[in-house]
Amino acid sequence: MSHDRTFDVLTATCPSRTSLARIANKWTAMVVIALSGGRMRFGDLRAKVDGISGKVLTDTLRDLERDGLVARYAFAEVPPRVEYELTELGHTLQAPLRALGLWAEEHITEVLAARESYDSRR
Amino acid sequence: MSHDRTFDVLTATCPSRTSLARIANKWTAMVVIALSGGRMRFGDLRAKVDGISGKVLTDTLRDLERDGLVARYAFAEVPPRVEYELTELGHTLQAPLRALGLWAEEHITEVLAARESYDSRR
DNA sequence: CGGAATCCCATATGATACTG
DNA sequence: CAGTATCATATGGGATTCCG
Repeated sequence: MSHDRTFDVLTATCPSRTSLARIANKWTAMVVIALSGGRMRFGDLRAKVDGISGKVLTDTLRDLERDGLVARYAFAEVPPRVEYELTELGHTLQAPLRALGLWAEEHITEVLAARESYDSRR
Repeated sequence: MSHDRTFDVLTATCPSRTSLARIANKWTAMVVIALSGGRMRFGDLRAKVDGISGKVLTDTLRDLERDGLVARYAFAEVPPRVEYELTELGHTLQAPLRALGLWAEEHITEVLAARESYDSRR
């Protein structure tokens, strides 16, 4: 078979759900999408993911690093330089998350229309 | 072109980001995955998405309904019966979100190993 | 520059009780 | 049954300050 049915995200105690909780997250999605362009410095990443705070970017990158999705390269320079890039595992997540971002961009018009309709209806 | 570049989720003020924030969410993902099986009653949905509280399921379904992703069918019966199903728009989201859930299930072993490695390293 | 450490507020989520 | 209302708490996230 193509997939180990031992794991099921719909089961509360399944460890895979802890991973889903990480990746099914707006900041995670945006950071991974931004990193799709290749290795990037912290500051550039922060600029690319418009509006993200330093704290949230740091936390998000730490979590992604812990899960093996992002690699961190720190250089002993002054001023310090730190770069991040997707690992091999992280690259396998790139397509699904980019698809999600693309979906948001491609269907936002319909979504906005639906919201307006829903809100005016009550 | 295949995609309207007017929208960009990496831009803070882009409306598409509000949509991404909705769909890049663990509960949203699980509910949509559960609804991939077809129209379902509230109670069955709650049982299928193991561990979700009634309040959170209600809130999630409302938001999905507002964004035009889920249709709600209420029957004037006693006891009441309410069914939910993905709309046409919701179906276009099914594949991306299922891919995300599948990713979590397929790579959880690697993720768990990465976490253990990361945690033991410090 | 890339954080780490704080403080603090907003929101998400959960438990419980109640109702059409 | 499928909510709604309320309350309590956890978590997310932003602003600021300090440091190597």
